[in-house]
Amino acid sequence: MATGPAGSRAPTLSTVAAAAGVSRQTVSNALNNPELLRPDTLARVRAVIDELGYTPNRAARQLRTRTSRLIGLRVDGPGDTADNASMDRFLHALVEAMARTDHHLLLFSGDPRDPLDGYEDLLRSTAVDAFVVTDTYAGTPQAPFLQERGAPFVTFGRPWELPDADWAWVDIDGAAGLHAATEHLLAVGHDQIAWLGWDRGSRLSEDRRSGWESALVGAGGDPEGRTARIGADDVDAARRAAHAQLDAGATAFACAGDTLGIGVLHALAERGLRPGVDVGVVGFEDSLAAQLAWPGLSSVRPPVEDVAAELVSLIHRVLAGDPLGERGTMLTPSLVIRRSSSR
Amino acid sequence: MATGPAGSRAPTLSTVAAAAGVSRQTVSNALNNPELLRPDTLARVRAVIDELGYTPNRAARQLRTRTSRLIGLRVDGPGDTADNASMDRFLHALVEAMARTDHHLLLFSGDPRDPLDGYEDLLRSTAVDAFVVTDTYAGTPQAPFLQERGAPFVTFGRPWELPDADWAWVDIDGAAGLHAATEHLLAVGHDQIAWLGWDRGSRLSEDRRSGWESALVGAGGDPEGRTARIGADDVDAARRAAHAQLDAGATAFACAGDTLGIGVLHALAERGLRPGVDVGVVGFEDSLAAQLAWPGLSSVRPPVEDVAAELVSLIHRVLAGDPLGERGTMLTPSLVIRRSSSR
DNA sequence: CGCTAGGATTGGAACGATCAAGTGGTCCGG
DNA sequence: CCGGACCACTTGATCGTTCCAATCCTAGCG
Repeated sequence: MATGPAGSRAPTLSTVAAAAGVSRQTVSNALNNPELLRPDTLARVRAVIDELGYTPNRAARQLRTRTSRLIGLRVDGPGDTADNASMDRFLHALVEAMARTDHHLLLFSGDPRDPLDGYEDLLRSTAVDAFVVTDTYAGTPQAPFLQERGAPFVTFGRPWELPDADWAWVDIDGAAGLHAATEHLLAVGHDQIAWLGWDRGSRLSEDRRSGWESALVGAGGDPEGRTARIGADDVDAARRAAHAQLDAGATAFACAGDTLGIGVLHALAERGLRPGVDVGVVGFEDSLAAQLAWPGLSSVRPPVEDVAAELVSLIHRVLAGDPLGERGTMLTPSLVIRRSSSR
Repeated sequence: MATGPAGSRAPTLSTVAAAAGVSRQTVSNALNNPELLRPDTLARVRAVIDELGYTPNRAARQLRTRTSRLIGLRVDGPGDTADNASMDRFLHALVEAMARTDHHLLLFSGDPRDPLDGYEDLLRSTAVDAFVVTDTYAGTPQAPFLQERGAPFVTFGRPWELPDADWAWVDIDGAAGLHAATEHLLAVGHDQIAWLGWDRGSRLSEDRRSGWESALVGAGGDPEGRTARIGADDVDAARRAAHAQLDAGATAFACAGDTLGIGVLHALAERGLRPGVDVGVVGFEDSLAAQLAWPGLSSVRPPVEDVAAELVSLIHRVLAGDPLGERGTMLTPSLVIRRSSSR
């Protein structure tokens, strides 16, 4: 592979064709439809390609085939709830998964006040082949918009508001995660397990809560009076809510997010109660904060790597026009147990 | 702005030209060199552009102008030290800054064992105009490689190993950050301020340490015997190191990272010492973990938004071929004071 | 030996934009 | 009344690839 001096232009199909003594089209076929070439020709062309260090020009290919091998993802500023903590892991997994089929991720932004901003321009300029939409939980309008627009996309997040929406989605089963977390707390011997989540309006929180409730009821417990909901993802509000529940006799906490779980840990610290030993706590997200919190916050870990892989696989099916039997895939998170819930 | 039925093709220059009764080139000029058109023609063309919802095809433009308006950034898996905590903020700021000049960020990945993997392909296929390289602190080979290759790039991180490297870079002045942090601890009344950092091999850590040292010496303190270095970014190792320093009489800690600072908080909790009141602690990164740690970890906050803006500005200058006077820009971080260092 | 089927290979056109070199018209000094 | 400068706009070529419709070659058959 020769890199060539900086000034000279990169080799093109014609360059390679001339050097190999074949036509442009044959070189193109060597890359895209090798089975059309006679083995010896193929070998010869490939040798020249390697020698010259030829790589097809993406722009030309994109222009001709009307496909960019780019997937768009809008990144919104901080200010969202929890989720951002796993964004890194998710992005990396997504990029990795896409690389396997020579696709790349294009990040764009938009006016925070307009959730649709940015999509239209990329579509019209044929800059991306499809989108990954990540924040459907609040019933945001991106998915319906893209669907009506005829644009390929997949979402990370189920269509809460539209139960029979027929687009491809992947989501994390928060209910299953909290069911497991709650059963774990029960197994360790806690019986007064409180729920600490966000406002009733948060689908995410209510979904997770349903897992707590089902596990609790399954063990003969009573969810009434053991539910605390706070407005924002705020440690201090969580700490106060925890105090109230502790006063009311709670011996463990299942939380909608790590921030809340850490708020509980703060309350315990103020009372001199030992996390894990005296009171069990489990959060959700497995953020760095959960790992570093003293003495380690058990947490439901969203399998974002699997989500990414599944999303990419769905994208390919959508782009290929394959009919997808099941529209959605629900992935079960795992539980990372730390000292906040072990005795 | 009409979106048009999903099946019909997007309007092109010719479409618009025909509708406006002018030539392709005139429409092109209306977008790229509006000052060449007569005001009335310009208005008419613009009206048609809006009406048809025309957006230039990126592939065609890219092919002709040899410029993609995409900037590449390789995202590496987790496993790096600290830094990742601010990655979200940084990425978002970068995307925002690039959007202002209609540029987008393209994420790619590569074999973790080969720091150069991925760059070459994108260059050869003319997929990106330039790169942002983020992990130069370890003396990684990307920058020299790209420079020799004649590829435009900027780095987030100064050229530690190559003091007179002449590429464009931006970095955060860790020494200044720790100088301020240490002076703050002194001002609050601590005089036995220990340094807790990573191994001597970490440039990042040693740079920050120099800020602690200069502030300490400036106040008549003695850095000898007050320095602890641990091998990894590990809470538990930090906790143990903190115990040792507390035994040796330390009353405050300046740390190379938040993880270390949180380790100190753990040690204090184990001894029943009150953070801020009895012992002061300051971390670095202002990660979510620092915000949530009990009772709030003061931290040096890297101005990644400014870094992103400056990087983008440098990219433009590099791409325009402008001679850049100063190769590098050093940005001063701010100090976020929380209860771990207030009395 | 001519003819044909089929695979291997080729050449021209097209994708949609910009570049470079025009075109015709108007204005103005000489 | 001519020639050149300038303005506003147009035309043809081009970027590098893939699509499409040939064309060439080879082997097999009658």
